[in-house]
Amino acid sequence: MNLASRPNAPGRPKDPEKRAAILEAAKTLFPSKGYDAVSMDAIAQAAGVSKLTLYSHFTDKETLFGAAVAEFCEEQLPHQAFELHPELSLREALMLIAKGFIDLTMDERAIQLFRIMAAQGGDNTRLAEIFFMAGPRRTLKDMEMFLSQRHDSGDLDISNPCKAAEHFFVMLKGVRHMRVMVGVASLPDAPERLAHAEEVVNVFIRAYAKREGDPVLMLNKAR
Amino acid sequence: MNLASRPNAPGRPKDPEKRAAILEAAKTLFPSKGYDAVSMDAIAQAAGVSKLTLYSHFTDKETLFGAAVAEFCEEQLPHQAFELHPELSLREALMLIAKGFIDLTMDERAIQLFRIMAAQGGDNTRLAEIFFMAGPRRTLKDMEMFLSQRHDSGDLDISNPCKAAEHFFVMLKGVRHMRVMVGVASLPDAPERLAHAEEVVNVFIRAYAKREGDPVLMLNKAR
DNA sequence: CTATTACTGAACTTCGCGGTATAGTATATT
DNA sequence: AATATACTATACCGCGAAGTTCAGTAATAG
Repeated sequence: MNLASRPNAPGRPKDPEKRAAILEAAKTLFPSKGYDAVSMDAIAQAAGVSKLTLYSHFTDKETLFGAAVAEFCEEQLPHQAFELHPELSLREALMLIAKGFIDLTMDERAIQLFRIMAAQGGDNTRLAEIFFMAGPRRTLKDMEMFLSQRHDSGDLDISNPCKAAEHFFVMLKGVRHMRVMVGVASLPDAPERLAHAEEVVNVFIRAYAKREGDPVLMLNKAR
Repeated sequence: MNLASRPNAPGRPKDPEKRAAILEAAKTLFPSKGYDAVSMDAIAQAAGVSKLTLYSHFTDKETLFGAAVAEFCEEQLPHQAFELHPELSLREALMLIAKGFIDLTMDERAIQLFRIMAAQGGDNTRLAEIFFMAGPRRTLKDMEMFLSQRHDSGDLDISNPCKAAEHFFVMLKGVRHMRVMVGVASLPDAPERLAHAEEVVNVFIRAYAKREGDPVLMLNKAR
């Protein structure tokens, strides 16, 4: 079907730039307006391409949507990749991660993508896998590693780092995330994000800080 | 507009059974297939009613959807209505609430409703309000009350019961809820629910239980 | 040069849905 | 009985979107 992979074909070859432009348009439009709300005509126009060209590169709307979502997920992740920050105090490191995570999730396009994935629901499992693996899964794993490290170094007392990581992120998203997704709240501004990050980090430390002797005091003074 | 409320009207009165049948059909169809996927014709047919009758009871699709969602939420809630259980220990009471909440949220229809609300996204704010007020909002408020009570009784040390309630419920939903919603996981079975409830209750108690004899550890007021 | 394929642009087909109109029948109040 | 309204059944309108067709032009292989 797709002949772009055939190097020595007769006739004019498909223009890769057209394909890229289409994907770019789809990657912009779908996450910003949803699946149904974006017509193929709109994508073609946004890409500066005729509708027929669009259909020559992608057999139908679903195919294009899948390709766009996959690319979108891939390019979101590298921003995260948070390191372990062993030089920072526990609280400082947690705050850094917390703020990064909030900025990652409380983002218009991320939320829209989420909406779309949720809307697709049970069907389209393949797409959901791509999304989950490229998105939440990786962040969770990184956090788990961080927590294990801090447990070994004696800052934390965590028997199940996987669960702890989940609790942390889930609290960071909080009820606000759901409210935004449903449409009864707007994205939090910078001060709100900071306040929420501090709140969650406090709770997390209270729940997981090592507690023998008098360690909690040490947590507040760095190193 | 709606004349059903007028007792002494001339002419034939609206049949309440028709209205009920329509709502019942809508309550079944919308949560199972989504908003766009359900046509007015389909609802009329499922309700055993002509399309015009449908439009005589509900001015348009949005109105009908709103009424269906509102009823759906109403009939979900009464199951909850968790009391304060002052006779139970803190852990027992929390476990009771936790299990109830998990059963409430990890439900096929509830998840579907959530998907629909998320799919509608920014538009249809009025509907989202209805949903949020009838659903999450109420549970949150009840929990807040419970926590305040336990704070006053000395079991807990909570400076901000609203935030604490959010943390509790959000952890109970956990990552699993998102995975189910997106379609990469199935609903948890009974043992999984129990284990998760215990895990969260433990974390919550570690974070918020009153710590006697060590004022430094009462970080709630610190700041 | 020639065959083959990629593109454009616009018109076109098809289809389903939200909502309305029409015409006739049933059931209530006064 | 007269009147007003609720129902059914069916046809219809308008609209927007997924795809397709067509005539013509551009680019690449042999």
